[in-house]
Amino acid sequence: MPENYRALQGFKDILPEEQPYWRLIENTASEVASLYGYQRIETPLLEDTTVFRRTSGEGTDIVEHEMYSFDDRADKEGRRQNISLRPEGTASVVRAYLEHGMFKLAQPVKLFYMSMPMFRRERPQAGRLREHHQFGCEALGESDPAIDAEIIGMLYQIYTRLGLKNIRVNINSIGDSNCRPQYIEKLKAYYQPLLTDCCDDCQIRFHKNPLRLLDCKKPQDQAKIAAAPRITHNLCEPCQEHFASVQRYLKFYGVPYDIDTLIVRGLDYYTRTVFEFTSEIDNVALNGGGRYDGMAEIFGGPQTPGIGFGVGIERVILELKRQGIEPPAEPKPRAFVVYFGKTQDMKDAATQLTAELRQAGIKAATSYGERSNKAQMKQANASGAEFSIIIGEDELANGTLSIKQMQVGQEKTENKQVQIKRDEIIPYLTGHQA
RNA sequence: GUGACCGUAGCUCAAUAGGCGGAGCUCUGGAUUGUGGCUCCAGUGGUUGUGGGUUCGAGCCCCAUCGGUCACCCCA
Repeated sequence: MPENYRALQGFKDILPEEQPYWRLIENTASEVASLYGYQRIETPLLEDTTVFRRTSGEGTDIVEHEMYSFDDRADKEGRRQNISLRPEGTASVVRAYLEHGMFKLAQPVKLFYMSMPMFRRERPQAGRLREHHQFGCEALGESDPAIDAEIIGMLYQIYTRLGLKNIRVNINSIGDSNCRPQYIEKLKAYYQPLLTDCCDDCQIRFHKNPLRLLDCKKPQDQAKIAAAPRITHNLCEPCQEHFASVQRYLKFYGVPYDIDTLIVRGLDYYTRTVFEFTSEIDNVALNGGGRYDGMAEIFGGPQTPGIGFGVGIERVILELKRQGIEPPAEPKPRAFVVYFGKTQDMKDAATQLTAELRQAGIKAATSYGERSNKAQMKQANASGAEFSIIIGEDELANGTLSIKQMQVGQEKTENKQVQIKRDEIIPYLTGHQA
């Protein structure tokens, strides 16, 4: 294969053998989302770059060097719009909410999106691709902490239904525009005298994104982090109450959670509640989410609280595989039609029968071309079909079909083969259905 | 963006010390011209990622490049 005709680095084909995992996740998540009253929405892959830049934040890695952005072709006046492949889903959904005036509907408006591709130009590694897919939910127009708990509870229920064990739920509150700036000042004041002793990255973080100081994994900085002032101890009164209420409501959903005051999310738009679900095996986040009460105003819309999350589907699949969870397989055909003869009549009879079965809603397969009888039986076997239906000279002559049961051990052929009238085939097959 | 390891058939992998590129699986055909699975036989399938270099001779050594995997960073 010439190397220029390969999928791009970090982009993956999703092959048939992977599809059962996707189906399982898509079905499970959609059902649970519907259970909680979320309605599906789909937004375009491309947006004006500012949709993402303004919301995620200028200083974040995602907008700074991970977005696929480019100038569109010039319009009549010669202007070029800079557009981007979406790196995350929330901003687009909020944009759609405002664009379609959904703030005039009964609030909250609960939306979910399924398997929407996301693009970030990072170096690929385990569980990280340049194109990945997310399932996500957004609840807009409601600031009640009960909905924070609801959304976390829903997520937990999805993982439970998928059969995943040992999922760790970490929550935190990062305050709002009222109390967070004060906390950041406090954090900087704490770090100022320690700075010379910090790792190189932390030196940069101190100026660029002080909250990230808490995220450092270098051993030399762990003691500093442990003694650093905590955001949860520096929340303003309303934020404190909100966080306490989230925790109270969370109990009703039976979610075993931990408060992790070190959670700092990678997007600037979060306020108050933030959360991450991770597997216990390693530290990879399966999803991330939180509240974003200021986003609608960034777009020039009415003040609209919101909360949501995005689940990395590829990461959940990795976790399903690690935990040995097998998704339901694609159903096998009920019948495989073979023709023991090379005449056109024979081929016609086989084709007609196959078409009839399918139109009757019976999953049927058949052979193509000129294959030996044995080869066709081999195909029938490999297809996993429950029955093979044999059309040969005799059957054609006396209007019958030979039906052979395939998946019944190594008995002799005579014991598992019967001949029936041609027009009894559909009742025969449906009668055998479980 | 930084670093480490790895590229041989569709897949999983061999190939002594640098000396004629192989096996298993898959696929196709056959072992009684109307019957699968188990077994046996045969066949298809390769520019050894690509381009240079060293050598009488390179899958193997050297350089470059592309790709993959993993880690860091960051994130889902």
